This record gives sequence, structure tokens and C-alpha cells, in this order.
Amino acid sequence: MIRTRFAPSPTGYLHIGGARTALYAWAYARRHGGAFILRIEDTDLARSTPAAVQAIIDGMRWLGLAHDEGPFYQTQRFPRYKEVVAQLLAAGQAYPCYTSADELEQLREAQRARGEKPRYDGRWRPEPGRTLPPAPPGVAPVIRFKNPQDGVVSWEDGVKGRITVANAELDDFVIARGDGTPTYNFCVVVDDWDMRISHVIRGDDHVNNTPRQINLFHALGAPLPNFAHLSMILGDDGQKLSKRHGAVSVLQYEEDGYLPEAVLNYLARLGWSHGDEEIFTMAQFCAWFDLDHVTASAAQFNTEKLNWLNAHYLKQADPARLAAEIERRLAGQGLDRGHDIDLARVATLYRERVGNLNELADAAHPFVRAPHPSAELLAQHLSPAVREALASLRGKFAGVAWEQPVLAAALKETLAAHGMKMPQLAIPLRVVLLGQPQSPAIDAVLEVLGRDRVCERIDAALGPATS
RNA sequence: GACCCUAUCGUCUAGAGGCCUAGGACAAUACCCUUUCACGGUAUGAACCCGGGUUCGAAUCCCGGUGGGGUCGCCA
Repeated sequence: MIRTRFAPSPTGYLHIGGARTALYAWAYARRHGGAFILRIEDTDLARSTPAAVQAIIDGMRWLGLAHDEGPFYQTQRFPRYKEVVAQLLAAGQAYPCYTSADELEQLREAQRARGEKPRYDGRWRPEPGRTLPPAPPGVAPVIRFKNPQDGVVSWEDGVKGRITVANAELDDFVIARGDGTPTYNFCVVVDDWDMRISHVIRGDDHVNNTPRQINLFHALGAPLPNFAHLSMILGDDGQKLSKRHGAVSVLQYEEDGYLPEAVLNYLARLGWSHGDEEIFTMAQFCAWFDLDHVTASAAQFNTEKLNWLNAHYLKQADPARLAAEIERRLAGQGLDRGHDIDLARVATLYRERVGNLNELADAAHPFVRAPHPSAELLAQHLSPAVREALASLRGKFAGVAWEQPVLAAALKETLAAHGMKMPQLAIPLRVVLLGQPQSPAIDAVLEVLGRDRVCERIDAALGPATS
């Protein structure tokens, strides 16, 4: 049974890198008919917040990455961790350490000065034949894991291949703090063991933790899961993503008018490939996804390609769905009431010309509220000849059947009668009706706008002087 | 600094020794389509980090260099 998990720490929102990690872990489980587990790693009581938990869950929901089990919270598993710590202590595989934070800092400083890798020196590590100093009174010790000192730890990483680290590089890391709460490297192991995780798919930044965790698995007599480390995603500018720089919440993409399927497709393709396939559904992705084709090197985020995918999905999106999205956005501007425009028709008209939902809502704007083209714009487009043609067109519009072919015919008659070419009349008409010189085919716009609005707007533009 | 990882067009990538005069996609440029602007279509330019090996033959394997990234917390 394949079991994967996504294990974010709730210290912030779900960003694009986390989303991709979740996506790959999810797809891997789906691909193999396994289970995808959501686990909230909130052992850092000081930094974890319920709001962040909610933000992560909301982000996952927006993307449609449903978990089969969980969410599990590490803070609710403290008794279990305590039990395992006690077990390790009893077996002599962990020990209390009374070194203070200050002493540790001094130690690291000295090591750095000597050009060494800063690490705990094992001063409280019990060894046969070694006498430890008496425990300082009043100090609550941390518990450290007794890491093997010889040999190497080696594993076959699902994306990076064989990775080998010497135990001499590792120190005895803390598994429980002075206050008794367990720490990350310890909890992950106990959880992955208890939850029978078969494939640990996570960010690149955990590669260095893996050998320690493997040693812990061994000490616990637990079976080893497979590990796969995804390399990181760089910003559009090639710089590392951080809260300060470019790392935005996936929900920000929702705000910015992206469709979740576009974001998902983009993320799927960022760091993984299936030959030349660029556009595919999540069902296809799940059928194809494999670790072998995940790239080992870092990938740079490219907003333009995301935009292209978004435009692609917009073109084939259901008009009713788009109408709801437009409505939601218009509501945000207080424009959702007092109109009888069929927004689904507006969406059909514009969905292949815009890049995102916000642009779509902007395009719908003049359908819902009469535009106010500036005097300059009107002056620029409404020459006397144009006004004349417009007036006669207005006359035709009053009595004609309101259907696109009929409207097109009326337009052509007017053109012929006034010796004009289509753009000469269509562009001014666009300015008058929508407040801008570009739009979809003018006859289609006319039809969706409706007779009343069209006539009102032409009248308003021509003013009382013309009749 | 130490350790670990990594390196194909500007970007995402295909490529698992001969199929590569290196393929696709985004972006760029040009043209076509056209009722404007888009969309769409066609075409063009654009890359194997460097140096050594191994081999009849290397983008592909090995070593070194360089660049990039990660980690070195009683954070996760």
C-alpha cells in the first residue's frame, strides 16, 4: 500500500513550493491507488497558529488536493512522543543533556572560528567507562538522540539517486526540549512510522535531516520509508523565494484571477515532465506521474507560462462558472445588483480574449454599467460623418429584430449608405457602447447588450443636438 | 567555512552511449487570418558551464574546476 503525506508547519500560508510538494505527494498516492495523508506539524507552539492551519487547508481545497486521512495534528500526539522518548531513554539510545543555550553558542562560535562545522560535541553523551559530570541543579535537560558515530548513512533518493552521508558529520540532535515537548526531527519519524508512510515526498531542504531520521528509524526498529526530495522553486527573477520576496499564498493566485486547474497544470509541469506533454488534466497527471521524471535541479517560476495556461483553461471554461466568477468580482465593486445582463453570454464573448478572471470581470463592467467615455475619446472618434451614420443606424436599431445576423445586416446597409468601411463605424460604436475602441465582433456585442442599452448609449453620445 | 545536492535555448523541459546537423512548450521576432483589439495559424532566431579522461563513438559514463542551491537551532 502506497501511503504519502503532506506535512506543513502552520507558521504561514500555503505557498507555491508547498503546493507543488503537496501536488506531487497527492498524485503519487493517486497513481498507485494509495492514500494521501495531511499532517499538521505544529510542535513549535510559539510559531504555529490556527489561522495558518486554516490558510493551508483553504489553499489545498482551492486546488482540489483532497486528503484521504487527517488532518492529524502533532500537538495531539504528545503522549505518544513521550512514550517513545521514554523507550529510547530506557534503551540507552537517548540521553539527557544539560548544556545551556549559552554554552552551545560558545561551542559553535569556537568551532566556526576553527573552520569546522558547528555541532554538539557530545559532552553529556554517556559512554561505557566514562564518568559524566553531576547534573547541574535546577536545569531541565533536553533529550538528545545517541547518533551512531561510525560508518555512513546511505539511501536511494527517489529523485536525486544515491545519497551518502558519514555519521561523523552528524551530531546528537535534540529530540525533546527542556520543557518536554518533542522536536521536529523526532516527531516526523514517529509519525511516518505510526502512519505507515511508504513514501516521504518533501522539499529539498530536508535532505540533510534524512540521515538523522534514518538513524532514528533504525534505533526504533521501524521500517524505513522511501525518500524523495523535490528541489526548490525559484522566483521569476531566479532568486530564492521567501516571505519577503515573491513567495505568495496560492490563494493570492485565486485573487489574481487564476483558475486552479491552470495553477495545478503549471505546477505539475514545473519540475516534472512526460515527454512533450504540456496541457493535461489532473486525471492524466495522476495516471502519468512518476518520480523518475522529476527534475533534480531547482526550477525558476515563470509567470508568463502560467498566464498562457490560464488563458488556455479560460477559453474552454464553462460560461456559467465564469459568470459566477464575474458576479463575485463585480459584487466586490458593488456592481452585482441592478442589471439584467446574462453574464454567461458576456463570458462566452470574452473568455478567449482575456488572461484571467479579473480581466474578464473588467470586460463585463461596461455591460453592467454604462461607460463614460471621455470627451476627448468621443471627439476623436465621433466626426460629423460618423455621427450622421450612427444616427441612421440608431434609427434602424429601433425597429429591427434583435439578432446578430439582422444587426450585422443593418450595420452593412448603413455602411453602404454612407460609403464607409466597417472599422470606420464599428470603432466609434465600440467607444459609444463600451467606452473603448476594442471589443469582440461588434454585432455580437450589440446582441448581448440588448436594444435598450444600445439605443440609450447611442442617444447619450449623440446628444440632444442630433436627433 | 564544512557537508550534501545540482548544471541542455532567456524560462520550463525532452534526452537514460550511436535515433541529436539536440526535440517540444512559454516568451521574442516576422508573416497570414480579421469587423478593431485579441484569439488562432505558419515561419525564424535561440542551449548541451569549463577542462580532463573512458569509448570506435558522449549532451548522455568517470574525475576535477567553476557557477547555483540546500543544511549546519531546545524552527519545521
